[in-house]
Amino acid sequence: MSRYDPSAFPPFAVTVDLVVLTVREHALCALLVRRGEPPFQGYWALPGGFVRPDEGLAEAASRELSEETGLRAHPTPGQGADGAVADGVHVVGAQAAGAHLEQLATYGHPQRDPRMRVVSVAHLALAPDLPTPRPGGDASSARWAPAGELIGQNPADGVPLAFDHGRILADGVERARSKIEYSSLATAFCPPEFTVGELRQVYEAVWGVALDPRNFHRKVTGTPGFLVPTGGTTTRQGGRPAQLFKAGGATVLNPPMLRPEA
Amino acid sequence: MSRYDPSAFPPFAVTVDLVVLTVREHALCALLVRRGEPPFQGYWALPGGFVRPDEGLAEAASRELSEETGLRAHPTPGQGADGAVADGVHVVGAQAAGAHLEQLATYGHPQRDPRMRVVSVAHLALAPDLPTPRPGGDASSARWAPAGELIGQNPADGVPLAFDHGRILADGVERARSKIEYSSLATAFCPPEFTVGELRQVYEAVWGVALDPRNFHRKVTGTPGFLVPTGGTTTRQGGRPAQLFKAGGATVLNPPMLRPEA
DNA sequence: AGAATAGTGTCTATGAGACAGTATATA
DNA sequence: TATATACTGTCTCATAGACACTATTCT
Repeated sequence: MSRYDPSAFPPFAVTVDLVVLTVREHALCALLVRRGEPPFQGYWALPGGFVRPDEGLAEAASRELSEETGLRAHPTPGQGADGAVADGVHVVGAQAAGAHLEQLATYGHPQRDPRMRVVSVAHLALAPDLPTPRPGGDASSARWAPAGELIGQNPADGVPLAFDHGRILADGVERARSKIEYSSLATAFCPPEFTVGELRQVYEAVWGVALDPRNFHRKVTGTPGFLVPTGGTTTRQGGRPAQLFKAGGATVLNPPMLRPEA
Repeated sequence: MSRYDPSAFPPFAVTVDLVVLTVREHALCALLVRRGEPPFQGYWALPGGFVRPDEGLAEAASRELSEETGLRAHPTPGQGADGAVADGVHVVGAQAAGAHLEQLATYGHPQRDPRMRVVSVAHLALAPDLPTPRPGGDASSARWAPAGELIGQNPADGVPLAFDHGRILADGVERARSKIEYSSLATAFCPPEFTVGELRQVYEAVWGVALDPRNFHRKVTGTPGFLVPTGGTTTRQGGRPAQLFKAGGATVLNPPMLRPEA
């Protein structure tokens, strides 16, 4: 059988879906949009859309992220799976806050969309706390939803997400939880300058655990390349003034920040 | 803009490509097939093919693996991204040897195939040493190639692979190298029963390093759930008879097997 | 003063790695 | 006997986690 028979290949629609995560009020939250048309009309879904004929996958994800959150994207001219195994793309917004974008996984069950064969290349975006969703200016059609309520064990917590987006979201959250252990990605949830306490609150929100502030401080400042002091201090957390840091050059943490056992 | 407009979605071809890895003669090897037609005629490429209209992605990958290696696949009726974040599929062959199959990443650069827009969902398969490639019975059109020669730093090592398959292979090898650190996947390279020394040779081949046999033995037998003794012994390695083990139930290793530093 | 957060020091348990030494097979 | 591999014991160093203690702000 010929590997590519241009006259008879089965046609697919290809989309990108986005798991956009942020930390708001000590909770890990995901961006959801409300569907205005069938199927799953009125259900909450992940933002996403078609890949255009002349754009790459990461480019499409970056464009969708920009359309949904206002983050100006820094598109990648690279190959196909940008950030799938190597690291991801860095996205810059108006607030000069960094966001991280990487490919998550691809979902292609034949019946995942009731109308046609759709293969969705899901991407994971980690962003600092954004002002408020502004998807097309319609405030009621987008929201930040606490991730814990959406991927909880009991499905009685509320209406499930459209399509297989609940599964995609759960995969994205697990990827984020696991990846901040051995990479410096937790800083993608922080503003450009942040304190050790603020970074600790990110870890606590993403993992849903309480960490010892003193051991966390010693560990995070002792990992080479993770944090670089900016020289400034702040008292926005109350108490004694805290040093301000920015993300260092290291992408992989050595030693890693290990998640506490179950 | 409507999220799905059935009348006007850009059509894509969707394929699966396979990074099939095994350990042969103390080296990590990848399965390659020779292309018989343009483009890249005569070049070596990863095995793969179209996703059929009514099969899922993991199902297609499993079918291709079976067609190329003779491993009887155990298809997964699950969702889309089987094994992308959660763990992968187990494939059973005639030798009753286990193989592992998981989604790797998706490659969709607009010009990655010169003829049309093709999105390829790459999968990673880890298999024990197989008799010999039998792709369609044509022995000269398939081979096991040492991975080190294909992803070496100097591209003068030989002719590159077709399409972006060199990049896909490099991503797959790096995934395998990283994943055997914190999972029990290294046993997928072994026959059903194996010795600690054989498992150590797998780690050494995949990582390309030498490990201390004594520390390795203590560590691997001390990690709960990794290995289960079968009671038998063997002298096929020479020297004192070694205990035979099979893979235990654990999928995640605690503590992990850490790769030596650079 | 009291409370809150920042940051340091110290102790203990655990694991990684180096390596001596014993056990049991084959040539 | 020589040699190869299997396996155990022990030592040292690094890191994780518990927690006492000091520092500096605000109310």
